[in-house]
Amino acid sequence: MIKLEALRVFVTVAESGNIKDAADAVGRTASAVSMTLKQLEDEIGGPLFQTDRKNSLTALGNLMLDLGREQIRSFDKSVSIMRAFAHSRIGSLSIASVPSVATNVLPPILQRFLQTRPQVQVELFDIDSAQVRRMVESGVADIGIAGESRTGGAVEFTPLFSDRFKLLCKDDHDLCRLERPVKWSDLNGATLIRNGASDRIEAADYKQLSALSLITVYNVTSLVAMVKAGLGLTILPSLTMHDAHEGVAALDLADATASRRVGLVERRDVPPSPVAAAFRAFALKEIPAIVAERLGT
Amino acid sequence: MIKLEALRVFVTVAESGNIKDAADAVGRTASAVSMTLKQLEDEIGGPLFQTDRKNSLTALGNLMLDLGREQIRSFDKSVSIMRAFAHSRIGSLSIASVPSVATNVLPPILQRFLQTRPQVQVELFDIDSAQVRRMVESGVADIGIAGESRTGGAVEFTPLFSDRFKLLCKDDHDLCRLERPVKWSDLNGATLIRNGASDRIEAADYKQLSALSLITVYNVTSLVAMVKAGLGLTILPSLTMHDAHEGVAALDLADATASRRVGLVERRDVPPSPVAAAFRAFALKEIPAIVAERLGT
DNA sequence: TATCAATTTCAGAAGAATTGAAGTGAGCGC
DNA sequence: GCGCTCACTTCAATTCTTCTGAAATTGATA
Repeated sequence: MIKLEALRVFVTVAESGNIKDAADAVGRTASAVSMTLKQLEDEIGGPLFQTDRKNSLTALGNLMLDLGREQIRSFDKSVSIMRAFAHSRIGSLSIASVPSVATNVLPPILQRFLQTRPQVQVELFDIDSAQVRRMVESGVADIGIAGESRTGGAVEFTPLFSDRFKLLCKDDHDLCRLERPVKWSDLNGATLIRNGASDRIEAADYKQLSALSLITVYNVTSLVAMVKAGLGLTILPSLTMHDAHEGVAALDLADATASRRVGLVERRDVPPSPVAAAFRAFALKEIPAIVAERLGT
Repeated sequence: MIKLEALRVFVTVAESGNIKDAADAVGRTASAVSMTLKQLEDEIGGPLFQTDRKNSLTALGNLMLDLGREQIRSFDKSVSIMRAFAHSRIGSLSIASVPSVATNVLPPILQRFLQTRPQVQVELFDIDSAQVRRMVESGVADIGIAGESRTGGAVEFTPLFSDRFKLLCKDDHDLCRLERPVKWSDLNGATLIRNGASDRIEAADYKQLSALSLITVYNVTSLVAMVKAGLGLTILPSLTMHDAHEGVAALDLADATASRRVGLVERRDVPPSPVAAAFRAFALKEIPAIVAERLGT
């Protein structure tokens, strides 16, 4: 069986024109190189050099030099691609994230993640928690970032951080003058605008209030606009409102249980690609810190 | 260093879905295959299979299967090209030959030579001895077939056959009634047409006759036409006149030294390509027999 | 023709791959 | 839930391959 290593030795000899230099170049003795060449000639079935001074090739030698060079080049390139992929320097990464994280947390995270991986291709989908789970489950996204839910079936949840809900209201609202965390009871009689995130709050008092609400808005920008326009108040995770909005105030809630847990969503059965695994580790290490900083904790 | 052989084992395992079958396929034990795989994973830097049941690949495994298959395919193809070339099943062969051999001898020779080498590309140049030597010397032709000459410099001559000269005259010429080989003295007073081949005859008697000749024709067809038209007689090698011409007769010459030696012309310093070497051996073995048959010896 | 350097040859040494047996662990039927 | 089975892995011994260093050979050069 002809080995690629033998071709490598042959090409080196053909290029240096003598065995001694080639032997130095490949880190063997001249006798080892000589034997390799002899064996190669036997296996191919013809002489590669015109004389045993290795400075001129036969027609067969020329052909083998061309083909051999190409094989070596192509093999080495393949191996380097394999290694780069294994070490997550290349590959593609599809992330599905809830908007609050996509907007407030992922930009610096991705920026730093890609700094050492300039060749990695990233796709980011900005969708709600339920769809995040669906995209991960179907394999469209490699990894998801979403609120916790009863971990059903194929996807697994790993918590990243907790995010307390706050009350969002016009900054001239009566509640702004309370100077203490808002209790659910403070909201009796107020008009509440529901949204996708706040529906996750389990507190019975909140559920009662929420049941009376007539408006539900899923898009955060629209929601804030509604509040600003004086249509009512709403409850949102802190991170969602991280960027201060003109004319609206974010008030702390007294109920410490009113918080969502945000974490990574991954398929349980399918192992992540190297890039996804690297991103997972990076996210677990870096996201909590970024969130803490953003929320001013 | 990653070896192509390791990729070969990996691809086999990935394709059979388990180690035992793959081990049978590559002719190793399962433990050898397992160790090869482990080593490959270490060198690449990541796992290739999802579990230690080898029936599902990781993303890295899939990449390596694709790249590995391609590398193996390409390497094997290169090796087979090298072998085919070494065994002269492929390659190109450029032959320069004097017309008499090109016309009368080479067709059946080449036909049989190529029968077992259908992929070999052949070029045939039909030119005079001096040009044959020049083409071989310059490397344009791999091998030449020409009359002998003082073997000068870079080319070497290997005799193939001898070819006696004959006298060519109109079939109603007086000489046709001699009923014995023609002597040089029989030609006194006759009009002789010189040609490229007959100029090689060394006999002093002939040289005298030839010196008196006023016409020289190099092309055989024209030469025969001249003879047929009654312009004179000429001296040509038997093989050149092998095909009988209407209205002209080819008479034996008494002078046994009036013959040319035809042989192979090759470069002395440059080794022949495998196809050229194969043709050389074939020609040395087959051409004398064909010539003997053609000349009815 | 003698000399010198490059190459080849050879036997032993070093290193790598392979084997067979024992061990591990996941999946499956009882 | 227990133990069986099958597939894979691990380990130490063995075998096979490749390498080395010394000596012999070869070819070029003076």
